[in-house]
Amino acid sequence: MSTGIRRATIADVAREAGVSTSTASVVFSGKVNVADATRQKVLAAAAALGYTGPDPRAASLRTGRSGIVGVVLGGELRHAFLDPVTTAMMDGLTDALASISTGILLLRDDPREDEPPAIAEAPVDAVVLIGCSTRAREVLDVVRQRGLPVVVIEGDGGDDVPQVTLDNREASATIARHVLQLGHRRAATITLPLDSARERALITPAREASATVSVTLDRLAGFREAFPDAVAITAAGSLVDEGYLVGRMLLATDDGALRDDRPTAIVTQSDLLAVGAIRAAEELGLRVSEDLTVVGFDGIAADGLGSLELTTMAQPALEKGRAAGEQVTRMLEGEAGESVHFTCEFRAGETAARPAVRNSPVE
Amino acid sequence: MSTGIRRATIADVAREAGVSTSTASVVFSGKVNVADATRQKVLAAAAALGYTGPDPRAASLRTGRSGIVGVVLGGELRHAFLDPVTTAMMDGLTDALASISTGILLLRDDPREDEPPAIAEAPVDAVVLIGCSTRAREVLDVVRQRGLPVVVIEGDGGDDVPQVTLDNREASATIARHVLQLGHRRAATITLPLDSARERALITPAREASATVSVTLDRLAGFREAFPDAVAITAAGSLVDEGYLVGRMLLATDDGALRDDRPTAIVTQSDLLAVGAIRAAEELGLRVSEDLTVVGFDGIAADGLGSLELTTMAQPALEKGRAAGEQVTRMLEGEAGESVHFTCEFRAGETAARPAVRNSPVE
DNA sequence: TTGTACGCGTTATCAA
DNA sequence: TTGATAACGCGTACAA
Repeated sequence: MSTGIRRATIADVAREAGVSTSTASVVFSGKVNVADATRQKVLAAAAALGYTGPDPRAASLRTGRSGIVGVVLGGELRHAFLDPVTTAMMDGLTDALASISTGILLLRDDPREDEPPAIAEAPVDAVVLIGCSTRAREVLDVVRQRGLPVVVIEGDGGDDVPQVTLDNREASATIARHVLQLGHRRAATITLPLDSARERALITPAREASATVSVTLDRLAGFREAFPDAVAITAAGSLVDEGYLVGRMLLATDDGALRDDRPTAIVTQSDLLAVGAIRAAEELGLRVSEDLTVVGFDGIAADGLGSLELTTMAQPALEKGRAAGEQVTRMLEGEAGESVHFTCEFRAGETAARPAVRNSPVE
Repeated sequence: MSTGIRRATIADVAREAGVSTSTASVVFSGKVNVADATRQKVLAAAAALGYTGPDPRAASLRTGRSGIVGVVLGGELRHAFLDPVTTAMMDGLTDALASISTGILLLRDDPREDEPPAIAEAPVDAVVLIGCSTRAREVLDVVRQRGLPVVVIEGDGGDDVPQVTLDNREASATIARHVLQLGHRRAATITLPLDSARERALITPAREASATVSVTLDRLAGFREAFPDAVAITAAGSLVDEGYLVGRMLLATDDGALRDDRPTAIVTQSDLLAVGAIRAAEELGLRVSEDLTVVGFDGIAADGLGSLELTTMAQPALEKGRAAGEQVTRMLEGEAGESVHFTCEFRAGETAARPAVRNSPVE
């Protein structure tokens, strides 16, 4: 008996100090004034027993708060860290949350199909949904069922959930029209994944109908406003490598020869994809922008190109995260959360230009 | 009375279903066989009452586990998301933790000076300390006091704490010697921050003595093996912009004229810093590597340079994170954690070359 | 297979 | 300023 492994509790400390548990508790929470002598006694007892403070689990059960905000990310957590837009949002989010939260809990929304989302079992005070896909509704249901404040960043939360949105469709239309006005007639687009399967593939009407990622669909719709019939290929992720692979598919045949019917402009749905496409082009001997126009989306990975400035739509990713954090804070303070809408800004770079003569007389 | 706001508990569900609470509990935990009819009754009752499952706080108090692993990051959380090495580590970490943890809790280690570290109040099952600074010891004390398994990535956890380490000093010495052997005699180094103050400044002996970030000091020591008396400037962060600013300080005077005593080689402690230094050089009309050698560290931001390949020491950042996750997993399963050591690999790029003649006859 | 009873460690309420 | 008491919501021996 008394293997001594059991950690000291606040009751032990109180007993050791000769006070009641409530007094000891108050010493640690600091919410009520305690006589200095009493405080010292309790602190001494705590030190003697190696008591570090209230067990967060018990405290949280009692108070109903954990100080943790859950961030639910679509797809694998790992993707989140590889995507500069997401990390920028997290940056803004943690910033806005710093005052009310001890930390943020990263969760994914697609565990094994048959299990409830992880958020169902996470001790969080509020939830931020980022770029979620198929299971977003399910996650939302669980969260609302639990009565947690929730904010959705770029997802279709529906009805009464505060959302942080971006003018994806309009922004895409803007940059696509820019390309059109430069004179391009044969454009192609590389999109973000259509669903959580994340398969690289030509986008057919059937495939498009079963897509679930609204960001992708919105940007595609914007693109189609300028180029209704253009080829669209979905990438398996927002990665440079994917941009490279799809770029090659668009520009060259399998044996590495340039295709005659290659596009004169590639409109991508992310800067990372654009960087990859540019690499593919350069490797094939095409100069950007003289021989090929490539434009991006996000305005974040401008780093990847050396001196070449990417023509893109810049989105306020950090601000999106910050706005979400601010709304969560408000809601935790009992106020109502509000939706916030952001717009992208066209950023002229050096990767878009008029098409070469070869294409001018087409159709 | 009965404002109806109170959420249903498992006791309510049990009553509604006409079974005992333990039966209802078992239905949700699934640990014991329950008659199918009973299960249906309970599930129906739960649905009727809008009961989503056990309250994680209460469950966690009871079982002593939360399914959460805390990741303590040095400095602001925001820096973490901006640093590719950290994100790569997180990537590996989440990967290794996926099977045993519902999510990872991001915490910072430097809140207001007078408060206990956030980790003291976080409901976590285990802790991973990443690149911590001043308060690492304090955090470690709290964590050990709480009896939580802990793994330290590149910090001086001391004695019996499993650590994931990197050969920072040796790797730095390797690349510095490479620069020396190319013939450079006038080298300078741009280091990571020395402490959590993160001030950009010339490194004096006094300043070095008060430094707290061991990674920085180790890499500096390695550099000094080759260049004992070289100028060293500490950057305010591992950022391209910082590399640019410090690079300018080293290469030009305030009015933008090239300094006569400028170094012929700049050895930086991170690839991001190197990218910035290269930008500064190019802006001043210096060609890398013809006029100036710049080398990095990390092997991760090779993206930022377009076609130019950075000469650098590549570190297995993802593997470091994965190793930490694996050790945590082991410890949670009752086994002892082990330290794991990784080494960097020299990666020859195009940014290091023999110095131009101008410098060859120096001293 | 189901039910009873207890404790996990804390904090809020209220009274002294 | 301090103390007694009652939840908080759950899991799990143990008994039936």
